[in-house]
Amino acid sequence: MARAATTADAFNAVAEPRRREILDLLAAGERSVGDLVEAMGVVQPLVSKHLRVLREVGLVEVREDGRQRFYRLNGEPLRAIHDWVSKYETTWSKRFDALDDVLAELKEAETGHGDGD
Amino acid sequence: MARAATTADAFNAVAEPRRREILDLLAAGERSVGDLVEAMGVVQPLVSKHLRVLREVGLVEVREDGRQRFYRLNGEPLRAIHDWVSKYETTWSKRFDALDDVLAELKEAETGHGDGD
DNA sequence: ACATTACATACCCATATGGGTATGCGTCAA
DNA sequence: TTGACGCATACCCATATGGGTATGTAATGT
Repeated sequence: MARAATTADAFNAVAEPRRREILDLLAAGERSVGDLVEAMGVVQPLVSKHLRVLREVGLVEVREDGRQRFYRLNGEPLRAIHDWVSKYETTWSKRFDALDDVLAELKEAETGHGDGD
Repeated sequence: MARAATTADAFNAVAEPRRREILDLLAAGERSVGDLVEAMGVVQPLVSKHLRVLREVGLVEVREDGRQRFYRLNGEPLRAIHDWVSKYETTWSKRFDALDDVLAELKEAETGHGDGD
């Protein structure tokens, strides 16, 4: 074992800048591979490979039309990321100081460091 | 070139399940490395390495106390992920059908496919 | 000073990638 | 049918890991 197949979930799919770029491009609507290639300025096989990863995690869907393939976004898999990250929203938003305090207390209780004053 | 240094941003740091696990554990409050090792059931060097990655992207901070090091969460870097993913919230939430429609129109305009009915 | 504890690093390995080139395959045009 | 086009795959490479073991280092204990 080495990397435990990173190309298995949305977290990994999105970890790649190029892949995020593709999703950003598809956000405006479906595009053909060639269109993406042109927009991204990289060789076609590269785009195809990234698209494959995105396809495997369900982030994009294909529509065949003649010899072209139009990819379109399906953000659903991003939901898991959103949900996970949202849990931490409190840590960067000062508005949640109160909650942060609660978490701190939970930690005290768990580690048993509670120096009951 | 091969992978363009994945360990450079929060997206990649969080792509690793173990690293997410660590952050989840730290969510309740700071913990020593040994504590994390025990909680995760993996060898210490592994945890240290993951902690290093998290440190390099600023997701955790250290506090030294004697020969122990207490790591604590700093979710701020997750904000970038949250912001990026949030853009796609419309794609999995039916509540935003209207906005979705707007995006579709924008795409029409951009690709020039607008077949005026 | 010596042993032990708590971590971080140095290495070693196997493997998963990202990037690129060559190639295969299906589709549309002559 | 032959040829160009559009895209996916097969390969080849270099490298970045994740996992594990051995080892170095600082701090506490005896």
